[in-house]
Amino acid sequence: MDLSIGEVAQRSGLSVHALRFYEREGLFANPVRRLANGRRVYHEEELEWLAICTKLRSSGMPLATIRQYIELARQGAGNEHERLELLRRHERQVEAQVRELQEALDVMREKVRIYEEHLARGEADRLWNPSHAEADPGPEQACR
Amino acid sequence: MDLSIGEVAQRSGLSVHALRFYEREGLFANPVRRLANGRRVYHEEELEWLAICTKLRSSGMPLATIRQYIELARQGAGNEHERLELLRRHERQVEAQVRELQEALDVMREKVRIYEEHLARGEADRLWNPSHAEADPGPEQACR
DNA sequence: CTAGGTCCTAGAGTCCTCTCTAGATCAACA
DNA sequence: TGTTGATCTAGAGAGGACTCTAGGACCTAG
Repeated sequence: MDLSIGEVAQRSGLSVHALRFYEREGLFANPVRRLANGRRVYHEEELEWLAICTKLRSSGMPLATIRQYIELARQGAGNEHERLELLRRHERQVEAQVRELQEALDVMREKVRIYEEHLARGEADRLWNPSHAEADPGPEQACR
Repeated sequence: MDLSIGEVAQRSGLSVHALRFYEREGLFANPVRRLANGRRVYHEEELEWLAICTKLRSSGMPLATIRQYIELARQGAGNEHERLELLRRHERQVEAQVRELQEALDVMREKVRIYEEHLARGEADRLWNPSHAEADPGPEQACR
């Protein structure tokens, strides 16, 4: 069953603008089919691919890399190792990003912990304050 | 001991351009001090704050939010609950982002698994291929 | 004295990913 | 028939975070 660009927008979560933009950017395996009047027609196939695209995007894969990937697929059999390598590379990047986020979380949790502790003790005024940092850094100087 | 903008750039990993940019954007608690000839002078204090900034940035906190945070700190005691709330909010966002990345990883790992399996069996040519997708989708149609 | 290196300001340019506008076409409905 | 409402194209605009340029000052070494 045929889908209009509006329906695809609704079901994919992308805007119609984004869909046309993705097409211009060569992110579809095949040229999007058109009706006699020039309107785009999509099918489940495209919807599934868009779902994958948004997953890749949400993990930070740039459109350029998605394009590379779909270009390989478009070329047909013979470059599966390349596609695999591309996926693996991104996988490693995402893993690194997760580690980075965890580290940032550690830092934030530590700060939250210190704030909570001080607030609980009613000693908030002893927290680091830029305007007296030098006058009296106090025991919690690192707490910004 | 005093640090020039170049030294701070080296030690913080930010470019001198970025440091001046951050300053314009109001990301420092205090106006950066200057020598008589107009050159910036930094100290450990700023370096520590920049380390925190880059952690926050690497976890996706926008500069505008960092500015909000430092503005609260600049106002001094009394708004600790707000600072805490700001941190907690970002913490939740980062946690959500980690979950999103994990989901994307699951999708990618599944694709990698399928590719590897097919390559191992020498059946790569049966993988999905945009140009014959309709002619012969095969048993692995979902594998792009 | 001059060449090189670091610094200054103000502002323009870049990259990425959309998002929006303008102006036109077309189908369905009251 | 007239008015929505969805679609089309081409291209401009936006937002975020830098990055770079131009033009000038200053310091140090050779």
